[in-house]
Amino acid sequence: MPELPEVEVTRQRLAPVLLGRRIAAVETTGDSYFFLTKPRTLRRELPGRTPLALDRHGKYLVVTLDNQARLVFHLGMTGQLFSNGVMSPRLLSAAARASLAPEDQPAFRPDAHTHLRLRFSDGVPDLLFRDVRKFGKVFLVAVGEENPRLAKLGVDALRATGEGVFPLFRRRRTAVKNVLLDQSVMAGVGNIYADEALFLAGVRPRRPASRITRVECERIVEALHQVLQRSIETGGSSISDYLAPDGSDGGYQDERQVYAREGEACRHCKAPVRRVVIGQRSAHFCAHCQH
DNA sequence: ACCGCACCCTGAGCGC
DNA sequence: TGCGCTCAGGGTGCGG
Repeated sequence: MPELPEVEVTRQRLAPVLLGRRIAAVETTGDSYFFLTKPRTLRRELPGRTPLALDRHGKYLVVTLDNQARLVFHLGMTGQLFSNGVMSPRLLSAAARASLAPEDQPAFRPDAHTHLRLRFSDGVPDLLFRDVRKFGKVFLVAVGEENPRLAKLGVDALRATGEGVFPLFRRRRTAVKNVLLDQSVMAGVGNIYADEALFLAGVRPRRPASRITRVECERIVEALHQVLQRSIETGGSSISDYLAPDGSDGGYQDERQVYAREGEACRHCKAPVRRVVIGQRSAHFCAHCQH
């Protein structure tokens, strides 16, 4: 599932194949609720435009075009944004891909889940957006327009400070895990990194946010920075559907301390990692190392 | 203002 | 082999 690190890795690897290239043609699948801007509008508005900047806020990717309009993507649970220079997501296993030299990897062929394709006036590669479960979002924001989804995002998790979020913790009685997942408090944290950061900070996920001390809050934010940065460095987590734009797997899943390790030994104390449900989502923690 | 829950979707994994 | 069930969860929107 793409969280901040996976979106950031996507941003970094996509920038060279997107920026400064004039869009020549746009292909889409049919109208669907995840197209917050109708696909026919995208097909009408995008050709002729040149992407000038690719920014990330939380889990959103924002493409600023030469007319200052913005094309925005959210990857949801299974969204993939990639170029088709090489073979890509799901069409070959990771092992099968690894055994092929890059020049032998066939070009990606858009399938029924490939909802958007941008062709550029200078030729290949194209930019493709694929999303099996359609929890992603694609929309266009006109010049000078405010988008409510972007407007209500809190500070990007990498820029958050303990001092900044502590007051927000104080007034929330729900589990601290739920507050970490609240994108209006901090943007970019998802289930994996929330669990990992709470483990590193030694705080149990069910603790009411209002009872987290200032020192603990600072430890949690510090831990978040650490796990998010480390994950970006290793190319993100490839736990379920995420693959980088070039089809490669990330490496962070090998460094997980608790996420999806129920029953396995805690790497610090050997006690079994526990799994509970908080806010209808699984939470993983070590009862011995976290208090 | 805050909180918990139903819902959108599809594929994987499981038991029978 | 195949069917039907459950689970995964980011984000929105609703009712309490």
